[in-house]
Amino acid sequence: MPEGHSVHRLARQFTDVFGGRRIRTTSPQGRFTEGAARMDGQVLEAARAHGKHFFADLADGHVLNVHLGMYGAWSFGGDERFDAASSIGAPRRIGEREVHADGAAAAEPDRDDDGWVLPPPPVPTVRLRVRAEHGWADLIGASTCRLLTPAEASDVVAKLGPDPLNDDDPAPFLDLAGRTRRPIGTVLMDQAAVGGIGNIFRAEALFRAGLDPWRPSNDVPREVLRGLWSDNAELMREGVRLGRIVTTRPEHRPGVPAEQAWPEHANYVYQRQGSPCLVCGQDAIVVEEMAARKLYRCTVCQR
DNA sequence: TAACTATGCCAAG
DNA sequence: TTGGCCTAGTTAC
Repeated sequence: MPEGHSVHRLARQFTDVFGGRRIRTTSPQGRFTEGAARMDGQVLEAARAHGKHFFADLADGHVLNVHLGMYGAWSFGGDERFDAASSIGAPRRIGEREVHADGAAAAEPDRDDDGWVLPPPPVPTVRLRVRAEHGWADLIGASTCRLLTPAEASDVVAKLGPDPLNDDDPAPFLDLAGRTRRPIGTVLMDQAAVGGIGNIFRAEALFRAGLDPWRPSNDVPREVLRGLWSDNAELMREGVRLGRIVTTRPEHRPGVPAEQAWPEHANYVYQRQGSPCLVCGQDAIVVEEMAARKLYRCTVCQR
């Protein structure tokens, strides 16, 4: 379920917590036993993201590649040095819904004989558990979890479109979008066209641009496509900063202070069918199906 | 307790 | 275009 911003946050937290450190790895579920054995005892150099793909580079040259798919999530835990290391506020869970520690002071965690923080017993579905001295991470539900060679990892990236969060050149997206007559709503979700946009950013960016998602992509002027790219980049960067997707402008959040961290009306159209549009006020937000996914739009504002 | 849903993607037809 | 798949939470009965 996570869109690109979550995966970039994940890569940052991973680098903060595990980067340059020796790790121990297991696969309690048993579906990644070989990979976990190969990773075990290595130094994790750094983690990175492209679109919705996560990569972690290991000292022996192998690359851990994870795609969370629809249901994947990472859970984290650790001691005070784990909290201090995380530049994004040490979320406890990154996946379908991000969760932070509640305010209560955490008890001093248990440690093993080597003095490493001891995680709780894993739930049976943990595909991969990563431990370092000060923190740990559990992966569940991922659609992809595998070890690649650097060449294989490059191939994965090469098949993806440019990623706004990596400051990539948008030209490949503009070119592809400019020559296909598939609906612009489909093209924005196509990971080979642009990396990291999912169902929420797709719906919200098209609303903000006043574009009908069903409009043929090659009918959208290049300058408008360029605007879609930069608006998505902005929304996704804000998503990385906040750890959640907020796409409404403050003036469209009636009665909610602009600086409020968790605004009530965070989105314009996503899952707002049947509610009045925050811009035109009409009961015009509909949900339809596009390429087997829910498509939300305002029939008044988007044409 | 079962049914349903979800920010995704792939392969088969 | 459809079915399958990965999992957990929420809602319905």
